[in-house]
Amino acid sequence: MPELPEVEVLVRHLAPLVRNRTIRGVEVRREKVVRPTTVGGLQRTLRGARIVGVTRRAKFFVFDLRKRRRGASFKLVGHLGMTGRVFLAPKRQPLPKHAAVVLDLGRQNLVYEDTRYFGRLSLDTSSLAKLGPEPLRPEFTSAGFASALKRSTQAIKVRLLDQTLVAGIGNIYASEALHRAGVSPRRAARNLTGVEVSRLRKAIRQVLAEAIRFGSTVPLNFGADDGDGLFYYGRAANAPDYYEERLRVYDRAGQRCRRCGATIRRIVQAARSTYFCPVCQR
DNA sequence: CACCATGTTCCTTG
DNA sequence: CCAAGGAACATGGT
Repeated sequence: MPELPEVEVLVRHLAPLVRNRTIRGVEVRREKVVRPTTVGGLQRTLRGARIVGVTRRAKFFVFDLRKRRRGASFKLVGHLGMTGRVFLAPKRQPLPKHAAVVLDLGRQNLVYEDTRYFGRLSLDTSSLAKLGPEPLRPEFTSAGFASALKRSTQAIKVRLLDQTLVAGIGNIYASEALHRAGVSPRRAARNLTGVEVSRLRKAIRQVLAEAIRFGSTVPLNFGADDGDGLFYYGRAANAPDYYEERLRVYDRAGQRCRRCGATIRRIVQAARSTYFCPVCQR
């Protein structure tokens, strides 16, 4: 479920609900998910810790924790992979089939579940160090973006998925941002003009900000009872109207471009689907 | 059965 | 050493 906007909405939702709560117990049901932290290590470290806050970095969510009143603070880092979810649930509520880690917060459990187990929830913070700039912060500059693109012959769409270039863009919003910028996903990164780089940077920021706004507006269900409770495209089946018209190209192969009417195409780049309008994007 | 899926990391190749 | 491509991870939906 996650790219940057989905994680941002999750964190905004969760932060006020768990702030100042104490972790009483830790149950690890799928060891792989906490790696490289060990089950025993996680339990020893988390038990008795207080949640100071919850923040986001790229697609990661970060719990800031503190053991004692004036003790050193430390972090619990999570990533949702493709199918991860985090939610608060009453103690009596049955756990979902793929619940991987359960934190006992007293009245409620904080449940981390992930159908495919691609995600992580661990004390290892090393992945945060490798990340590039946050796209919605001032550190993401046109100059820095341009110089990073200059050296690569790779297709721009593929470059956008590199988390060291700019952090938080995934397969959906990469296609969306390129469409908004009017740039073909197949263009070699180094061939973009200065104007195109600036347009793309702006488009990235708009697409992500809009998705956060959308996710903050729409009524979301973060509980475990139905669906994925977020605002991903996959809800189309019985989704109400406001889920439509949101994505302009992603998963719309064969349908009309909402801007020019041409037929949206799907191609494969780096073994992943890319969607684009061959007329709007050159 | 076949193919597809919101992500990252590791291995191989050049 | 680096860049780029592809497989692996694991489960479910269509």
